Amino acid sequence: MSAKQVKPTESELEILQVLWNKEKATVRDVHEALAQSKDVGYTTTLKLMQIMFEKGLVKRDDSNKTHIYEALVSREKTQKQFVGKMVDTLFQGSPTQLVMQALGNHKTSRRELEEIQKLLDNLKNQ
Amino acid sequence: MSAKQVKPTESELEILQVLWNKEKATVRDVHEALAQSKDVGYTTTLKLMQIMFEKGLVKRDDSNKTHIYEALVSREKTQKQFVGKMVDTLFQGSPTQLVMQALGNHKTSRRELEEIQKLLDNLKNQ
DNA sequence: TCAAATATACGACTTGGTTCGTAACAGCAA
DNA sequence: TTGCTGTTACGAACCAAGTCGTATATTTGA
Repeated sequence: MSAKQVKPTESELEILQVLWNKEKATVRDVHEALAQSKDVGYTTTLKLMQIMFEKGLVKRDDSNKTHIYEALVSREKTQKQFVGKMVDTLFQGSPTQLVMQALGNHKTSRRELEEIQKLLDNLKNQ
Repeated sequence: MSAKQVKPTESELEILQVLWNKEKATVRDVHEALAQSKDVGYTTTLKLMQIMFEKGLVKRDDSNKTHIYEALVSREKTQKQFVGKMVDTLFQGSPTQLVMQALGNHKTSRRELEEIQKLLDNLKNQ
């Protein structure tokens, strides 16, 4: 059994997004990505990433003055963690209800619908 | 345009769950429901519900000494609010990815799978 | 060389969420 | 009446998250 994964906060998720997309990044990289959508100081981002390091959400290479960060938790695991939590607290334990919600409330392209249908067929034939 | 809905906290969601299921409830009702799954004091639940009242998440009938509470935000609206947020911060804006996650990581009954398929067919024929 | 730019470290402050103790009050039963 | 029970109200304490100012160190280029 592996230890239960720490639950990232809202701000930490934003940072993880950047790290997942870039693979590796410095504080400045992350900060500049964040600054495009929100107004936040550089040291705030730095502090958050330091805390994430202490929590074990990211690792870093500090062999150079400018540290290089990398996510330690995967996008998939984190998605699973949050979806599970949400199904419990908001959909009475029924993932199907969540699916219906997600499908019903957004326009989804025909291509995507067919992709989901393929997955459904696979699940049915098991 | 209606005002943007307040985002309930984790504990507030638990209380809303009870209110959604019971339609109307007293603080004691809610507290007893919560106490089954977690250890919490009565006045804690009371305080939370008072705060929720101030925030406009619930309304209450205080014509009697024992107040009767009722949810002011709907389950559907709240689900939508959280699903939307999650799609943004964790699924790069793609509800389809969320659906795939939810379907792939839980066992879903044949009946439910067929229900989802019906919805998909409807969506495709629009 | 030395000043400017850039980095990390760290502490302080603010805010919001959660928890609970205690007071006040109404109703009821002995 | 009097005291027990159940109820709301309220404030204090605590903690986590987020924000940023400032100190310190390193690198770089004029």
